[in-house]
Amino acid sequence: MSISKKEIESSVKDKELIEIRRKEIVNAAVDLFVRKGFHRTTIREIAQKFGMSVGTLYEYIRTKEDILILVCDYINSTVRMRVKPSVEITKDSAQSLINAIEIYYRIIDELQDYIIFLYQETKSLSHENRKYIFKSEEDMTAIFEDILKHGVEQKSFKIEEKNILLTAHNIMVQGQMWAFRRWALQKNYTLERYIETQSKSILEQITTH
Amino acid sequence: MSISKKEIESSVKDKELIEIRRKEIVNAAVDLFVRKGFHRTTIREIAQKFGMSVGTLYEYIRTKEDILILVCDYINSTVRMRVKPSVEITKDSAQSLINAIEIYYRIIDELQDYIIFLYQETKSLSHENRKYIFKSEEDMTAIFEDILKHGVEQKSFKIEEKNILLTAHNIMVQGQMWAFRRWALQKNYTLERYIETQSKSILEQITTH
Amino acid sequence: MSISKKEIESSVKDKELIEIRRKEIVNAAVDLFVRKGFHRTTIREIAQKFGMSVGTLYEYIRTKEDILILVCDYINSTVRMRVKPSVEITKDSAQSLINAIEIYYRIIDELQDYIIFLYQETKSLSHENRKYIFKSEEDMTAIFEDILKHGVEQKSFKIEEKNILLTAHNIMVQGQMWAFRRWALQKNYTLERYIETQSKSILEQITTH
Amino acid sequence: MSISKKEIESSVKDKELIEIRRKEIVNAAVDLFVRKGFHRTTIREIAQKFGMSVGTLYEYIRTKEDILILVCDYINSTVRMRVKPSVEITKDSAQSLINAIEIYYRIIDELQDYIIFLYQETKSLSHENRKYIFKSEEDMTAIFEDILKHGVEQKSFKIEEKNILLTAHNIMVQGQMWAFRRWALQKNYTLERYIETQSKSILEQITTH
DNA sequence: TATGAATGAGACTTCATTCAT
DNA sequence: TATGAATGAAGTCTCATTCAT
Repeated sequence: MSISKKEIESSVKDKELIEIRRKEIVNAAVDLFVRKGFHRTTIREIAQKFGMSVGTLYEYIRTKEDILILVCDYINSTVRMRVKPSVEITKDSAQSLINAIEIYYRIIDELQDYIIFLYQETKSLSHENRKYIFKSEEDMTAIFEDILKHGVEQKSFKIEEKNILLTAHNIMVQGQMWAFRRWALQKNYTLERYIETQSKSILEQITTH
Repeated sequence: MSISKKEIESSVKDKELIEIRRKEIVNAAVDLFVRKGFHRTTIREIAQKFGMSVGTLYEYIRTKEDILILVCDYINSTVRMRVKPSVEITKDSAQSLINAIEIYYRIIDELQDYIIFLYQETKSLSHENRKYIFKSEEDMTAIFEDILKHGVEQKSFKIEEKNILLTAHNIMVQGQMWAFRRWALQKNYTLERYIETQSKSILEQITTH
Repeated sequence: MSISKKEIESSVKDKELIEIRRKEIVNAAVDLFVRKGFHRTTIREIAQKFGMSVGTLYEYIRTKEDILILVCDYINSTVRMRVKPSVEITKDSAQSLINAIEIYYRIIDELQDYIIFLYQETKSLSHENRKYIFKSEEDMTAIFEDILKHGVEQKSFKIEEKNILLTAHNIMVQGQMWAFRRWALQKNYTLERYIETQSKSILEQITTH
Repeated sequence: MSISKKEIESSVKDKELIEIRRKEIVNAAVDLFVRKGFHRTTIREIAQKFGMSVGTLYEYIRTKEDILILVCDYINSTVRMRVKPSVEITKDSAQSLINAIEIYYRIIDELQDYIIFLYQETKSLSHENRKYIFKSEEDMTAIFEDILKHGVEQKSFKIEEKNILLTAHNIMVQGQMWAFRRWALQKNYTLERYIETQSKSILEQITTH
């Protein structure tokens, strides 16, 4: 996985080294950011954590925000990279969807701190970089859109063309809320039950009766 | 509406004046916070905006976080105070729910910047204050729970007892996502269509066929 | 006892009221000053403690330093007022001195926090006011000088004229150190033993053999 | 002389540089503190005086109190380092003591502003750090205790075992009062006369007749 | 490339004093 | 005379970024 498609300037020439160092930076930063938030994490802490000097850190990024981009990008990629290969579009559209939902929701459960982080710190990005993150989220949404479209074509699902996108968003947000509403949900439901219930109700809406 | 049920210390004795000044503070802060975020907004800017000195500001709060509490509380109260009186539980449960959803979603649309702000800055609160905000969100959720419960009692809705809470959360989050996913949703749907579609699909799941 | 011979301006006309209020101020301030130090005590705390408004407080003083003067003066007066009436110059000079030492040292023990305060906060006074406090200390010293002089005249003591003053200072400082070196002395000696030992050694030096 | 045995954190790694910079800090601070007092001296002034930025200053200390510790420690060390090598315990105990007193009192005269400073600002230290300073003063006291003990062993002095400590404290305080009572003493005595008189009277008390 | 000391603007907060009521 | 809200200068400390080595 290439961590950053987004161009971030670096004064170092060796592209490979940049890649290596940036991975180290992200590894160090992601924990700190998730634990303490972006603003409360200092550059010094990040440098210390991955065992390099502040000066060196600044050879590979330009500003603190660059690290945030790297980290957001990393989280997004991680989610996408773990969902995508597991998702299959089979003939049994309902089953495909149920599987995809389960995979996605389980990953959210696993990475819930990261998901919450994304919800909260995206705003610290500049307008341009925020758009970049949204694009990434749209890519993720497209996975569900594809399954839905396929199901509609197959007449397994009955969704108005125009509403497919909305349904895909609903599916994703109902997954993400497992993380950002955990204070209410996780004390009332187990993950398994949550997945089952949400899956069922989503299918209910879109299945032809 | 009383802005703050939460006790925040003040060195001013006149309770009424505190109420007045805090409203001014909130008014000044909410815009700045929403526009620039909590961390990037300075105390001086807030004081300047509401036309008083920094010293005066600090007569009515103890720390910057107090202002954040005031603002979060204000947003929550505003939403709740505007939804609650309009919501009726009538015999026609389905219609009650549709009405409540419309009211809630329209307010979210109106206050979308504030909703997003809540999603993003709650984390800047201390643990204790965060819990307080969650409590407030649970109060809001209870409004939908009540409608659902009533519908279930009336046999209009068919929801397992255990799932009523989850359904209420789904309804709320599907409203809130109109704000925090506006980058995707608002360019593809009008508010009216959004409300209609979401209402319909929610009802679909819970209505006995 | 008139608390303050030093002129401190007041916007209040009623001299008697000034006297009363200033006593209240001193009462409130002395504890706070002694406990927290002059700088760390705020005007607000003082006003609160004696149950009046900051505004009223400022009717009776001009600056915070004025309160410090009042307090220093009060402590000095208290010590002097309690020593003076008990001190007698009798024919038995040695006994007179021993008595005076005991009285003085016992008061120091009783007011040790105040004595330490004087040592530490005198420096916060302006030059002029500091001189005023020194004057007060000289008055106190004079009490011992008188006893010594009398003893010399009576041939009970043998001290060079020029050294009488120095001896008086020694006596006083050896008393005060009971307070400001308490961290060392009070864990090794009882007050009684301290008084006895110091008295004896002082007498030893000045008694004709 | 190593300035600080007490551990004070620093974000700088180079131990030697820390030592150098802290000496600079102490040099800059000591004058300001002595002249204006601890509270009235600002961090900015100190930084300015030793020609560095506030930020740099804070690389070498954690709080303003740290500077006070450094300064108190420095003064104490300076006195001790200058007294100790000059003090000898010879067979002639009386002469040893007279010499030690002279050395100590002369240093007090030289560093009188510093001595007064110690008397006044120790209170601004936290409890723990205050204890550290007291310890330092006890070390100094021990020098005189040793001389006295030796003299007692040699039968030159006649002091009850229990009173040796007290005598040592008396000697020290009678030296220090040359500084903190200078407003009275230094206009009536020369340093030479002061030393001579005090020495003589101390010896008088402890010499066997 | 790597280091880490240096920078200094700027943040939050306090508090002696004033002044309108 | 009494009140207490208002003021704003000033204080300590932080931290992203730079730059000489």
